[in-house]
Amino acid sequence: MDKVKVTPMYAGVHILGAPYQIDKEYDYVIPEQLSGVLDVGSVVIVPFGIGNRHVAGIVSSVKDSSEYKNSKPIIGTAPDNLSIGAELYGICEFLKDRCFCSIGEASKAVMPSGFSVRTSVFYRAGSKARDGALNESAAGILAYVNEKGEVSESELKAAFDGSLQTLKYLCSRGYLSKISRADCKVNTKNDKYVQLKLSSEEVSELLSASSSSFTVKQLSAIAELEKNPFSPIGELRELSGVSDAVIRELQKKNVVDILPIPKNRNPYADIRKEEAISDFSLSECQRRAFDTLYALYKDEAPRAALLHGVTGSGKTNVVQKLTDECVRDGKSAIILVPEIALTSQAVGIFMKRYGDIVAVLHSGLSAGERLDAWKRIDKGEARVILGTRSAIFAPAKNLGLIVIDEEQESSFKSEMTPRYHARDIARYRCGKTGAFMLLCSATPSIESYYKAKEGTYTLVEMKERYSKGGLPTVEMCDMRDNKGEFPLYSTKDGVREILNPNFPKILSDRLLSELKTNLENKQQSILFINRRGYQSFLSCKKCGFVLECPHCSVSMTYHKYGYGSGGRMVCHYCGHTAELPRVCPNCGSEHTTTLGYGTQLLEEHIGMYFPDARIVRMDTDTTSGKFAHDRILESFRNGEADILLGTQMVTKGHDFPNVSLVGVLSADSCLYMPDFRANERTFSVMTQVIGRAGRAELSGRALIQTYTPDHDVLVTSARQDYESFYNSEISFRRAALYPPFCDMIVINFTSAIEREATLSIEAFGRDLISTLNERYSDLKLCTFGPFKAGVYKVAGKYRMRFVLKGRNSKRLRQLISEVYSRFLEGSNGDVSVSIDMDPQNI
DNA sequence: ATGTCGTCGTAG
DNA sequence: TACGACGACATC
Repeated sequence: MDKVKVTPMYAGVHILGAPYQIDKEYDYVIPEQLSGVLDVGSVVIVPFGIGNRHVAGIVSSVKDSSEYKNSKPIIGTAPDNLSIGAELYGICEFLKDRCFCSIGEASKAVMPSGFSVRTSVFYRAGSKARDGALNESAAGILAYVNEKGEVSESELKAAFDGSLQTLKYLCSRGYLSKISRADCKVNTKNDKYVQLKLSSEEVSELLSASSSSFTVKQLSAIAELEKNPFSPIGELRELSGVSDAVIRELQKKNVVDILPIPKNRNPYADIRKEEAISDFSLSECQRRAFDTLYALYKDEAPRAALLHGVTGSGKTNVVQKLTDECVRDGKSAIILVPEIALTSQAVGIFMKRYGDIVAVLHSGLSAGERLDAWKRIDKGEARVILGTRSAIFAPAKNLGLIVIDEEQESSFKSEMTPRYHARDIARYRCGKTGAFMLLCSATPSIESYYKAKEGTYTLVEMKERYSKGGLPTVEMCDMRDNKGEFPLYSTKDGVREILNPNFPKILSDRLLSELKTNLENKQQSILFINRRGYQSFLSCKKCGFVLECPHCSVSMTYHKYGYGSGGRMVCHYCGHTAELPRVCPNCGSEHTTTLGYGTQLLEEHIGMYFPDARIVRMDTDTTSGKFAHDRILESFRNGEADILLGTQMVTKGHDFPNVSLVGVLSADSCLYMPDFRANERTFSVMTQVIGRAGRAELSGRALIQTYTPDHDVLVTSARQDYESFYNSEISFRRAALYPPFCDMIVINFTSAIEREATLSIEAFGRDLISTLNERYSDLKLCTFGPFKAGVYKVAGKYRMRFVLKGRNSKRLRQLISEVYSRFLEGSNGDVSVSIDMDPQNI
C-alpha cells in the first residue's frame, strides 16, 4: 500500500506585532494553495483579532491537528515566500527566552534588513446599506467612497478630517465595509547630502561682497560647500559650524539642494580576488596555536576556544588559516569584528583571499545591499561571512566556524531590544550545529578568561610578537610632578605675548619632547584622549553653576567649530546644542569659564607647539560621513600626517608600521568610572593603545600621563601583563560577587513623567519580591533598588532601575517573565520597561 | 497593541 | 431613554 503523504493542515503562528504579554503560538488553517509551501520560519499574513486585521506573523510549527476549534485561515505569504528558516527561528525563541522580548522583536533582529509589513485599511461600499437619515459629513463620505469604489483610510482622513467616528458608524450600519490589507516593504535608508547650486564664480562674488543678504553662518556653510559641493549634511554641519536650520535656510534661498541619497554605494565592489592568493607561513608560535584550534574545529562535538595572544602576535593569520580549512571543507564561517570601521580592513584581507564567496553584513549597508548579501548567504553562495554584531544571525548553511575578534568589546552586546550578546548567540548556534566557536583577544573579558581557565573553553595562548620590534617600552608620566608646559611666545610687532596662558596644563614636558623627537625623525605618533569636544563643561567662577543640558542630567560640552572663535555647547547624550552663554544663567555674572579638555582642544594645543606638524583628529565628530573613518586611517597610514589624535577609535587594531610613539593623555579618566568593569575596560584600552607602537621594524615607546602611576591596572597594562591583571580582578569579582560569579539583571524603567517611573518601579519591585518569597523561594537572588540610573534624565526621560544578582537559570527567567508580563498587562504605556541580562554598562 | 462588549453616569 | 466614557476581556 502506498504511503499517504499527510500534508499538515495547521500552522502555529507568532504575530510579529504582538506585545510580550500575548506573544504565543496561534493556530491557523493552512489553505489548499499554500499547502507544502509553508515551513517553520515562513513569514505569513494572517487575520488577527476581532476585526480580522491583516498582520504579519511567522510560522513556528506545522501540524495536522489543532486543539483550537475556530482557527482562521492564513491569508498568504510574504513576497518570494520569505522565510528565515528553522535554525534562525530557533534563535528567535532563544532570544525570547533570554532577553524577554517577543518573537516579533527577535525576528526583527534576525531578518534580512529593514523588512517591514504595514497594514493599511480600506473602505468600500457595504452590502446591506439601509436607508435612513445621514448627517452631512456621513453622506459626504459615503458618496466619496461610492464614487471611488475603494478608498484607503489615510486618504479619507485627509479628505474629511477627524472622520474616524463617522467611519465606524457607517460600518456598523452596513453602509461601508472595512478591508484590511498588508503589504511588505523593504525600507531604503537614506543619507542626506547637500548640493551647492552656485558656480565657484558666484561663490567668490558672494564671499567678497561687502554686504549681502546672507548671514555670517550661511556664508561659512557656502564657503565650506565650495570645497566639496556635494557633502553629507552631518559633515557640513561639523566642518562649517552651522546647524541644520542654517542649511535649510539656504535651501529656502535656493542656493543648495538637500538630497536624500539611498545608502547603496557598494564599498567593496572594486576589491576582487587576486590571481594568486598571497600566502604566508605561520610562525612557530602561530603554528602551535593553529594545530590545537584545528583539532577542535575538526571535532564533531561543539567546541569553543579562547585565543589569547599579545598585541601583534598575528591572531588574524591563525584565523585565516582556520577559515581556509573551513572553506576547503565546504562549510561556512562567520567572522565578527567589533566595529564597522574595522570591517573594511578585514574585508580587504578576506575578499582577496576568498573572492566571491565573501559576504559582508553590517548596519552601514543599504537595505538593498543587506538583503542581497543575506540572500547570497541563504542560497549557500556566500560562505565566508564578515560583519559586526548582527552578522551573528547570518543564515549560513553548514556552519563550521564562528570567530569573534576582540571578544571583550562591549559592542557585541546590543543596547536595543533584544539586548543580546553576540557571544551567547554564537554559543547557541555552535551548540545546535556542532560548529566551532573561537574567541580572540589580547585582553579577554574576565568572564571568558575565567571560562577558559575552568575548562569550558580551551585556552590557547600566543605570547610572542610576530614582528621584530618586540613589545614597546612604557613610561609612566607622573602628572603630579609636571611643572607645566613651557610657555609659547609670539613676537609679532615686537611685542612678546604668551600665547598659551589660559590653556590647561595637559601635556607633560616628557610627552612634548618625545613628540618633537618623533617629528624630527619623521616617525609618526598617536595620542589617545578619552573625551571629545573642546572643553568638558562651562562653569561660573562666582556661583559655581555648571551648565547642564535642559533635557538630560549631564553637563554640556563646549565644542569649537573650525578655528574661529565660534562654538556651541553640546550635550553628548541627546545631541541638544545651545549658544555659549555670555553671562552665567544662574547669577548673571560675566565670569564664566570653560574647563577640562577634549580632542578639539588637544588638536589646537598641539598645533601651537608644532605649527609644521600635520595633525589629524579622529572622533565621532570627524567620522560622521561615510568612509570618513577609512579615509583618515588610510591617509595616516600613507604618511600624510605626523600625529593622529583621537578617542577610542585610534586604539583599535590598525597596523601602522611607522608609528613609534603612543601617548595617553589622561589615563585616570577611564578608571574611577562607576562601573564594576571600569578596570577591565581601562586595562583593555591601555593595552591596545600601547600595542599600536612599534609594529614593524621600529621599536615603540608609550607614555602614559597619570596622577596615579602606581595604580595596579596601569602598572599591569604597561607591562602587558594580562595574567596579573586577571588574578587581581578575579579575586575582586569573587569577593564582591560580580560576574562571572553571578549573573546580573538590570530592569530599566523609563518615563517622561517622573512620578510614573517611580511609582511603577516600586510596584514592580513589590510584586517581584513577594512573588519571589511566595513561590520562588528556592531561588538564590539578591535584589537592589529601585534607584535612579547613573544619568537620571536623558532626552527628557527619567530612568530608574532595579538590579538583581543571581544565577541565570530557567527558573529565574520564568520568575522575571511572569512578573514582567503581569506588569505589562496593567500598564498604560506611560512607562517603558526593558530587561537587560548581563549588561555591559552598570 | 487593538478592538469589542458591557456597565455606569449624566443629559434630555 | 440614549449616548459617551471607562474598564474588563480576548486575540488562534
